[in-house]
Amino acid sequence: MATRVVRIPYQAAARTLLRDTVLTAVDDLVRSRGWTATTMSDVAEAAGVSRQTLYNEFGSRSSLVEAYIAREIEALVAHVTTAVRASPDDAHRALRTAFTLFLKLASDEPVVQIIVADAAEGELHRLLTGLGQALASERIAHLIPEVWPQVGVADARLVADTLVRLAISHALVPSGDPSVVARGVGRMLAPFVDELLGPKP
Amino acid sequence: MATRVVRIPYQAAARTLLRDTVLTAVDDLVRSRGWTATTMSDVAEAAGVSRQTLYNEFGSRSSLVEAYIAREIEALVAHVTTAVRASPDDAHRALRTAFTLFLKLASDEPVVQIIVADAAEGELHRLLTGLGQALASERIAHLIPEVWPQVGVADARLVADTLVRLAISHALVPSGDPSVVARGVGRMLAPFVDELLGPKP
DNA sequence: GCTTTACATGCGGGATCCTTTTGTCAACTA
DNA sequence: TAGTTGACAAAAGGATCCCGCATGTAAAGC
Repeated sequence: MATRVVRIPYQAAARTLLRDTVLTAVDDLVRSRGWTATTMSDVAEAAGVSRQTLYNEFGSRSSLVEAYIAREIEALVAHVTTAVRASPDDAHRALRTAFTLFLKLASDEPVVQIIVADAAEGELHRLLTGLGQALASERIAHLIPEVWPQVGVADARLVADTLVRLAISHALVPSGDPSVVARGVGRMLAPFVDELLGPKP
Repeated sequence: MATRVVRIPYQAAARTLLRDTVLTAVDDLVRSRGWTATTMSDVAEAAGVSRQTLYNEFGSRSSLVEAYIAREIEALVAHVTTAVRASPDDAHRALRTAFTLFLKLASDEPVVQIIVADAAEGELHRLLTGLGQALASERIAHLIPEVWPQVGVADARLVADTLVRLAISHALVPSGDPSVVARGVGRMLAPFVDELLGPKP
């Protein structure tokens, strides 16, 4: 058979498929009943796999939720990334739309919603302001010099960290319309962004 | 006697003294054993008043802790205020030192420390990111146009809100040396601040 | 105006018990 | 080999009860 050549990529694909199916199942369950009320058996059944497979793949319940949050953040940042790449010529616009999108998506995220609604879910809270913040910040810090190469790594880190902190802050403690907030943040950072982009033309 | 003239200001002064003594006692107790482990009897004893006086003055336990947090925030903002007023000519410096001071004081605040150490104190957490944030933001929004009258109210609100959100974010989830963080925030906002202050001279 | 005493109410901490869930292992199967 | 099944010890999570202490209020006293 041709198993020899196909084997390795197939395995990788199967593994990705498995993880994806499971994490989607987790998403469904978390959105409907929250994380604390979701058991490993629930996830296994919803994903159509055995409970043992979950443990083989993710190791533990807490590792599973970490993987879930990581995927959600990645997806969220992916949306932002495309929005930013869409207008590399207009940095102000990119900043504004990206931040708006971030706030909008974040407010729709079950992770955020659950934390806001039931502040008692301390575990998720820690993970969001810890793992989530670190992840998102790192991704955006990589994105910025990619779209605008003239921006230094340190400056990119600074901006990314600040944007993510502000986004999470507004997600947890809203203050009016997201687009208004984004416009404000955009206005504040616009002059600095200009300085970074245009090295005195 | 001269009681007629003195009476009213004395009463006000006595009331202020009472509140101040009690809130200082609360501070001691919160620093040593945390809020949940502090009873009204403890506060009364530490302040040298009767338990009933506490209820006459503050109404309830939760109102007492709100008053405490309000006073702490006020004190913190007062320090920042003097720092800002000290250098109205150099806005960049004012911004940097004020933010540094804010972070430093915040990290020393028992309120913040307790929340960071024991994330389970959900009540204080809500109060800090709710009442505390609103209070501090409002004070700073008033301070800015006072020192730099050319800054509009809306812009002052925007900057104040953002600074407070960043400060609380860094207090809860630190990222290295406060002075470095302040320098970064200062650099980011510097161009915007310049635009606000100097209407194209 | 503050203190003291007294008191009803209620919240929170322990102890106990039982249920469920977690995490692991070995045997089974396509 | 990768996944399923069934079984299992250990641990986590409620539910319940009890008790004590803290809260909040009201009276009387200085």
